[in-house]
Amino acid sequence: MSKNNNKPIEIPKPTFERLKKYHALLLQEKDKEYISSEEIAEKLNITPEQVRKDFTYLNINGKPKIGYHIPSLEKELSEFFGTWILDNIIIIGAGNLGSALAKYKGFKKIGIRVAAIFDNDPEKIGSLVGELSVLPLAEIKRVIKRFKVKIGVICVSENSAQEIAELLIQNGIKAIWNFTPVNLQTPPGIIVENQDITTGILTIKHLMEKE
Amino acid sequence: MSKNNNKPIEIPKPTFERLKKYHALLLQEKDKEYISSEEIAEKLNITPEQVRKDFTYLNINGKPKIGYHIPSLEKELSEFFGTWILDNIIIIGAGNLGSALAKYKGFKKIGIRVAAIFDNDPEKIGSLVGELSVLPLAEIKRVIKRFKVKIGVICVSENSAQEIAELLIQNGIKAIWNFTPVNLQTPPGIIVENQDITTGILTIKHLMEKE
DNA sequence: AAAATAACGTGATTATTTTCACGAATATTT
DNA sequence: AAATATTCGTGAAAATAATCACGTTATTTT
Repeated sequence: MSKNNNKPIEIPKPTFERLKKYHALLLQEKDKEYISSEEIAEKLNITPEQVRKDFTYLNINGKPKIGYHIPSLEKELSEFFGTWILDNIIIIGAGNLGSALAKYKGFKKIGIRVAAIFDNDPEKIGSLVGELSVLPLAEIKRVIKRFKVKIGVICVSENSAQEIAELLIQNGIKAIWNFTPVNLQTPPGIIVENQDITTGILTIKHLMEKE
Repeated sequence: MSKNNNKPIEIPKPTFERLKKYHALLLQEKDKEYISSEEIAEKLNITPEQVRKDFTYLNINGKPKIGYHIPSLEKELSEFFGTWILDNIIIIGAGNLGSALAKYKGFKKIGIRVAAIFDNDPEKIGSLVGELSVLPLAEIKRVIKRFKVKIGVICVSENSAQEIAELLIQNGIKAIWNFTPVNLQTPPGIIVENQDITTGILTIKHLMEKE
């Protein structure tokens, strides 16, 4: 009999970060039915104990001698991250980065649908990005209401990022996924997730230094 | 007199992650000359003590009553991350994402130069991405040698990611910046930094769930 | 059907990281 | 020039997280 029907304890931050990695890994492991903590650990360069302990924070049970049932694991993680809820997002900025995101196939698996992509460059408005037609910024208000959009993605140039953030918040956006290096100023209650692209390569540069 | 002329202690991982944030923040704070730990802390939602303690791991000294000299701070962080060394990188995959990276202006500041961008789609080969002409994969070997490239960026589709990784490693690449969700298998000694795009939005989704 | 095996689950221990508290230092004010 | 205010620097204490060690359980083998 499984015991943890209550989840009283707050999940440690490092655990949270790893849960995201387990989730990503499972989306790649579709061929097998079961996976052991040791196998997961090896692929992610951590210890099996850590994997098992992390899973205790969710309602995840493995089978001794066998490992964890992949579909169940995936379901539990998916539930934790809310990926079974469909969220419409909008992308502001139809440059290469915005376009890349608009076309990204992986969103579907995690319950994300790109409702629209916006730009204020007349040359881009009306052009196709995947299956979406680029809309003018003036349409933002309508689209947010129509599709109940809560998440906005900022892919504009650095100097208009703050302005766009304010526009989104005015129109009811609750979370911003910020692809610019700008430190956005937002009122309390608004979630901002910075996707600073330079971060990844700084790690590489530092690791290379050491040798 | 400053005391820490030796850096014997390993930098804690959480500190390392924050150092990247300080570095990114400073690239935005060009107008002032000094900044206090409190100001940094507020912008990054951490405590001033933590900022000060983090700085003790580098040769960083602030002035009481004034704060930290921004150019010195930046120099020290830059040295730590090796951003004053120019590294040539190559990008494999000239889709929207590869193109976005190839055009990204922020690399210059952190000592990164995009030496070339590759694709094997005949339609793309020869076309311009910013100031670069897209090269065929067959040119990879030559370019890596010519520009002493150590870092390769993978922006191809999921199903060819592993193959491209192997090709790069065969030709002497030491670090891979992987923009696909694939868990790349690489020999020891090769640095792999995964830039999983879904990670950011999973955090957002989970935070939104809670309300 | 009993024994052996392989993997899970977890309390206890150890290690790491953050926070606290306060002394030291340097501008600024009186 | 002394007093005051502010901010840094840092050991010590507290909080958090990772590892260890071993009991438990389900499968496989004999």
